[in-house]
Amino acid sequence: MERRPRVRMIEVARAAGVSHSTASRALNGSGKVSEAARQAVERAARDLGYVRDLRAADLASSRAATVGLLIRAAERPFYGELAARVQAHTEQRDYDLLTVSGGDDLDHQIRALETLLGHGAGGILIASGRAAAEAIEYASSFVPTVTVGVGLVRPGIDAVDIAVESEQELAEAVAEAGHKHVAVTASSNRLAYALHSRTANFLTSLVLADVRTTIVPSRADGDERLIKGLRSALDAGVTAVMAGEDLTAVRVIEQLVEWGLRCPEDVSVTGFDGAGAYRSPLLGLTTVAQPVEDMTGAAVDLLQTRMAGGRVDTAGLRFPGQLVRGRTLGPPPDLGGA
Amino acid sequence: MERRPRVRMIEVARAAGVSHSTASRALNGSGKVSEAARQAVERAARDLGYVRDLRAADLASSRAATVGLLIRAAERPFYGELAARVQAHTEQRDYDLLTVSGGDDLDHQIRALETLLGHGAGGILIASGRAAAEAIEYASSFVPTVTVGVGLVRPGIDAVDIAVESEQELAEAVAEAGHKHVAVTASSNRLAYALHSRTANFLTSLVLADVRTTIVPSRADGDERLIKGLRSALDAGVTAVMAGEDLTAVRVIEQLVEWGLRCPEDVSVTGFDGAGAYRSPLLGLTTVAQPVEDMTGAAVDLLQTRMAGGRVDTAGLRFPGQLVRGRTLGPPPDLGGA
DNA sequence: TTGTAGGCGTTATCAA
DNA sequence: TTGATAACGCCTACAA
Repeated sequence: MERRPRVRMIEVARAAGVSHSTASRALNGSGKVSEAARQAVERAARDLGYVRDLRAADLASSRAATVGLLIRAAERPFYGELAARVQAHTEQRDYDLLTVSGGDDLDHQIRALETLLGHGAGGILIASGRAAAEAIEYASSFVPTVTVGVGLVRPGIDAVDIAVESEQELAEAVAEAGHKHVAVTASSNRLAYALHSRTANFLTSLVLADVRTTIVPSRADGDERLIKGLRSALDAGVTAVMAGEDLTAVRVIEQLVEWGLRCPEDVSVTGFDGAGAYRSPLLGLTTVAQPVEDMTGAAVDLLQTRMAGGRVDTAGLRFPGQLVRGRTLGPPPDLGGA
Repeated sequence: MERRPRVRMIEVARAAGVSHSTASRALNGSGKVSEAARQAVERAARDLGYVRDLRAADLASSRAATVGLLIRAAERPFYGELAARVQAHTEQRDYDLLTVSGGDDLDHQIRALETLLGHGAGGILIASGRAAAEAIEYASSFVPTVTVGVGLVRPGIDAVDIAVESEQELAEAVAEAGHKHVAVTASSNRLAYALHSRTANFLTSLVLADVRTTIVPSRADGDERLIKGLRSALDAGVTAVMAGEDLTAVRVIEQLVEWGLRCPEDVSVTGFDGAGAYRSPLLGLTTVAQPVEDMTGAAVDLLQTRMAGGRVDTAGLRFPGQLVRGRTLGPPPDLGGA
């Protein structure tokens, strides 16, 4: 494959018979350029297959036309959907988007942020249920930063999340189904703020509804503790499990099947996020679909305002999600005979 | 939030009492620097919170440390998984990764590629079942380009795909289940090469197995034609539907349910891709899991070699996928009584 | 409206 | 080993 040489603006200018400053002005539509010059430049650019070097352009103009997005794990439907929506919103506002998916630990996150910053991100979006507070503050110390679905509200840092009411609604639905003893999964990762606050909200709502609760540890990898905890929860009489994420819910159900238990006849299970296949009626998972579109739209809006130096007074925006009533939540098995 | 001013290398140099050239050498480990100077610079950099401006660095060194990834739709599990794996592989090789998810049409794709190129991508990975040949050639005319799962083999352009055998295997499984008349979905989008070749492979295998075939149109959006086609296929006596993607398979099953038909008792359905939730035993979809890890690893390897100017002799690499035997493929209903 | 000149933050060359 | 000095490709006063 023969590659065409990267043509520079000066070559376009020469071909058009103007100076490179005129070419620059013609190409980015700024300043006054005669119609003749503009057309000549545009034609030359097209003919030569010119592609502007955005690094040099940003550098020279010390402008910030790029937004950086840090997501937790691109392979997870929730984050994938989020990235796709953010992409759409930034594109619509003529920002370039650089996406990196950072790890679960602070080191990886800092390095990912450095990549973003190094490539000239003028604003950063952090969408990771496991973003470290230090990472968020690090980013924020350089450029405007908005968190999405992180569940961690820090003073001075914009945050967009799902409304607490949506988490409560799910817990109430479980209570209303008649369950009297419910297990809630809790991540042991100290960075999982989103999960922690979710767990806390579930627990609060359940307790208020006079439901007994049990905690089951969940971990991103290594199911051992989850399975063990699940087993003892069931032995303790739990009739429903509220998982913090759809992924965990599905793992729980699979484990139940393995034990010969049916869902929801024997045990009810709920998830959270409701992205992609997880909200398919075919799977029938009872979950809450996060308002990804609303959240990302607001986040990009907010970021744009901040990047433009505007002031906004928002301690934290919250949007309601949508309860998806699947088939995995039902009444508890009738134990009257016992 | 007060932002710290972006400190430049020259400031680090001053703080360390050396020239910026020395600071540069110390910071990127190139050239000879005295131990004393190196430590002073490193300390100054840390103290000042220095973050190197990669735009300027790349510009000055005219080096290509960045790989661009164009994926079709970040929200789709298959592409999400792909992006995540590519990220891991590039990171491991010390490349930065810029990801953009391009649209379904040529215009969007070209613009996305320009963004990548503009930010200094020295090599491009195209992972989109709908990448236009023009887009691929466009990218390839500038920098080394490797396609992943595009299903379009062009001379001179490296391609990594799933092995045809894996597609055949699925079709054979359908035939072996006893189906004598099978519908295959076919995208009407002229850019959907991957789907086209998949459809073709399905059809070929089915015909070789002496199975009658029918085509059902499928489209990314607007289910009308899919539903109508499905209806007439069923009326024509089809007992199994082979969809080109899991997403389509799920839609087909949902539609069957709506018509009061059971899967697989009345109609069998198979998918393709097997990413994330789609290969969960809970869903039970019969599909083929693409060898995403193998494909992305090979693609990044290949790209790295090309970027380094190396020569490789590969008309197209292919890796076998894994047949996932779910519950949506069964024997055809016994029509003996009719 | 146009061109000249200087600068954006790095790296690279070449004397010292 | 170090430090001037010149690129890298572009934008942008400023002057013409």
